[in-house]
Amino acid sequence: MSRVADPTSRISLLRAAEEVFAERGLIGAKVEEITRRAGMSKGSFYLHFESKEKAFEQVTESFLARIGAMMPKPGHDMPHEPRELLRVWLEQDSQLFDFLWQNRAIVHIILGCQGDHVYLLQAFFRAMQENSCGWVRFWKGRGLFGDEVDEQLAATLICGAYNELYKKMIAAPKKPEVEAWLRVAQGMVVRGFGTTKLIRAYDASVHGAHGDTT
Amino acid sequence: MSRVADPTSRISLLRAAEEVFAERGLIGAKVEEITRRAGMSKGSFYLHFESKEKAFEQVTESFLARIGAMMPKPGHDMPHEPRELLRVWLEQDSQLFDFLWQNRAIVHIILGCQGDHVYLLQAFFRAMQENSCGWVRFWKGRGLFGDEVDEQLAATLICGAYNELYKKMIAAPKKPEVEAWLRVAQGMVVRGFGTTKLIRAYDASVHGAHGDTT
DNA sequence: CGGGTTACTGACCCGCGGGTCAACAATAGG
DNA sequence: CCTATTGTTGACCCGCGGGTCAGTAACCCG
Repeated sequence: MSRVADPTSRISLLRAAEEVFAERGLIGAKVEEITRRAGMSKGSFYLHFESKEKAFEQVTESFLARIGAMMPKPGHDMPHEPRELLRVWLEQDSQLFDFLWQNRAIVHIILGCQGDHVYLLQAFFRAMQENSCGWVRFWKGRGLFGDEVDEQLAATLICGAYNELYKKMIAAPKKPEVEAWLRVAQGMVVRGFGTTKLIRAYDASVHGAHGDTT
Repeated sequence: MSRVADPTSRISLLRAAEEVFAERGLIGAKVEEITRRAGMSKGSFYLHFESKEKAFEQVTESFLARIGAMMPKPGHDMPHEPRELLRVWLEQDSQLFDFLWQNRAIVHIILGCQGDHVYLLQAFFRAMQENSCGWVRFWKGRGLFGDEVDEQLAATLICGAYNELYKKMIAAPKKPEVEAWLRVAQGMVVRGFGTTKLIRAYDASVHGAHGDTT
């Protein structure tokens, strides 16, 4: 028999790598710094990863795979009442922003990707855009967004607005109160693209009595 | 007397540098590639610039200085009629997007800044945000945006939406027809934050007869 | 033409950092 | 304890690319 590998080595390295990549980006991150933070030797890095780039890709791509699942999609079980829909929308936004906050280091990394790794940034934005497109289509299907609304363009504008919000969120030292932000953003989108029916539902949700649900 | 310096050397180098920085970013750009494209020797680069970084800063910072001046600001001579204001707004947006298109290489460079040069990206976005804030304040002052509208937050959302538009524009091989985009964006903002008076003016401008001005 | 001055060149220098691997360390079994 | 096996280490290797500068080139004037 022989020496047993430390089962936590890889995890320590991944954690340290994520931290250093977030602080410095791929180029600025040094393998020596990563291994120093993990409390290991420089050479051991290559027992776990083929190269620095490969480690970078593992950190970022696994996150991108996860965010695909995290992205709320319109389903068959969506409520029919506009006001209830708005509540669900806000709830899902809130959860997504929580997720982005919890993974703010990786999000920060991805937002800085360029060169050979610009595909990661593009994949991230594409996921956002496509999801937003799906939602615009859904709203139109429910007759709650105007027929004349161009899906792609509306999704672009909506994504842009939300992008700016989560960028501001993750740049903050402590998680800000994003609920209010998300409500204002929802208001802009509803008024900007929604039908009278949806706008009325929104207004009622803003001025109406609070929910009695558990 | 002595040998006369080539007066176009510096300009050739700056042009080549801008090109290579846009394609590769700062790190990916090699001095040897820049000088090769300028048709000069590698060493001559340092006759004009202290370092690669300094050349990078010259390219980007002079653009940022210019965009400050290019950014349309609410002035004393603004029209009073909401519909005329909307027209001026669109015109200014169009001019700004033209400017961004003409300088798309540098914009692309700046959007990719990180690390030591992240201040450039931040300065760019800050200029956009502050300008947007100024406009939100102006609209509120004219009674055309709701009193309850939070300037900072509205400016953030508006900037985000417009950011996404110019990013899409500069990523295109040929300049797209952004006029339609800008009109939709304006519509979203007006409906999202404007008063009934402004919304009516917007609707009239969309459905009304076309201008007869020269 | 020769001399003096400045512009330009590209071979070279050298620090940086990703990656390697021989030597050492840790572990289990006999 | 010794041996075999696998894990880990960090000194070292080496390519890359920013920057240097001695040598060469260009130019003007006497």
